[in-house]
Amino acid sequence: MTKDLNELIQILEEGEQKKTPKQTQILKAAVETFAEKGYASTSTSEIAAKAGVAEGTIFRHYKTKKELLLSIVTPVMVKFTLPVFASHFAEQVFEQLPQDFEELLYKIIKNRYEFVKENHPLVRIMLQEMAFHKDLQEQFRLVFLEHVYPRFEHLIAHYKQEDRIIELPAPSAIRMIMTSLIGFIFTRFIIAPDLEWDDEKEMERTVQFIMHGLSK
Amino acid sequence: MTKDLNELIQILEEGEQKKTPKQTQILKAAVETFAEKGYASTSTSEIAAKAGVAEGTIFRHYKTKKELLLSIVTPVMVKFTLPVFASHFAEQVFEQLPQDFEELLYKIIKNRYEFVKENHPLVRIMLQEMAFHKDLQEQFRLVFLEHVYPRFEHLIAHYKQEDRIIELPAPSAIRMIMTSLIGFIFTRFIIAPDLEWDDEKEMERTVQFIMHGLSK
DNA sequence: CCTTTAAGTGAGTGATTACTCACTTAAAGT
DNA sequence: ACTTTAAGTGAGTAATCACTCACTTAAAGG
Repeated sequence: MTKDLNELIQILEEGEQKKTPKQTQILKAAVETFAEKGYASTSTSEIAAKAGVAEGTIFRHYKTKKELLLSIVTPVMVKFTLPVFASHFAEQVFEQLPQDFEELLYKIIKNRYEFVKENHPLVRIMLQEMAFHKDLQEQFRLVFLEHVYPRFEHLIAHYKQEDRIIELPAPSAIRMIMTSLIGFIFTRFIIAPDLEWDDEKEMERTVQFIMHGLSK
Repeated sequence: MTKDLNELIQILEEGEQKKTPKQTQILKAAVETFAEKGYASTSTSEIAAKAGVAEGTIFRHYKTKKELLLSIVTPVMVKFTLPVFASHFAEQVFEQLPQDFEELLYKIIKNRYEFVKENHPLVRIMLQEMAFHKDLQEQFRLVFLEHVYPRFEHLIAHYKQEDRIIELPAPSAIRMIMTSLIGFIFTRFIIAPDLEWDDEKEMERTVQFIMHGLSK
């Protein structure tokens, strides 16, 4: 049941398929409402009303309410998890192994920051609903273990060999890096979005923190 | 509307008040179900059935379903947020300012680790429901800003003055420390509880990571 | 021993839920 | 021009929801 890149790309393409105007309105209304009140507390009648559409129309396009949720979350999960594999950035950054670990970290954090900035209701829904839907957790696990973790591991091994990184088990190092990156993005957009942020500086500081934390 | 220590202690005492056996069963069933399926997808009839109690009994003790949730979450939030202020640990650790920053970090992470280990369904409910209930967010904000953040800030200032910490705005330093601590606990108990963890070692590594990340 | 009070019950309530279906409208295919 | 197919509708449905209330049981107080 592992998903290869082609399948993931297909998921993304399906999401881009042409929709009727009403379908687009439904999706927009669903995203807004799911993000604000959560999937379980959102009724299909409420979505229909907000979208300016009859309730039956929702079920013309999505067999169930859950299918509507999946059609929203699945593509986001793929786009969020594969930072940018399947794009030119991927090969550039992960295959070619830039000498500068710092530069790499900065590219990653910047890239994920931009993504969340432009999609934060979607990311919010993903995080909220992962807590309740085991199928979403499993979906995430598969994509992560298949496409993200191994590349990270490869990366760590490389820099470790070059003595640029402290002696540390790879899973621990990866956890600390990801924790710091996601911790910034999460604090920035979910916990305290109303604070005054100097985003550039804060990303630099976060990268510095990881660098000092891991290097000899 | 800020809450002082006495009020918080009162909240904790209310939670310890004597309950009838059936009330205890209700709470246990509610915690189990809320943790697993979330507040919104849990019906009062389900809680009653699992508790072996008539549905009316729930409403004898709690005016509304929401009140039942709050009676669970509020004490957890206080216990989780004030690491251990109001206990001897608090003054010992935060007032007396141990020379060893590393030792302090270790005490904090260990302490919070133990707490979550023994209460992780409760912590899970708290995190899940904070996303949907603004009143819970506000409750958290107040306790955190009043009782946790200032002490942390004081601490950072102290170690900065002693030149044991890199030049960095306090909010950023605090964010990085908390992100790393919570990141470990979150990964350990929520994201990947089934992995094989060497908890002691992993806590040491996390403290080391923060130390290196922040010191000169 | 009598009265008061609290704990517990379960049938009942109106509102809301996700989803269906017979139907209309209109675009697309041939 | 005729047929097929897809998009959209909204009244309808059985199930479930949080919550109420008249009632029973039993412990506690004087």
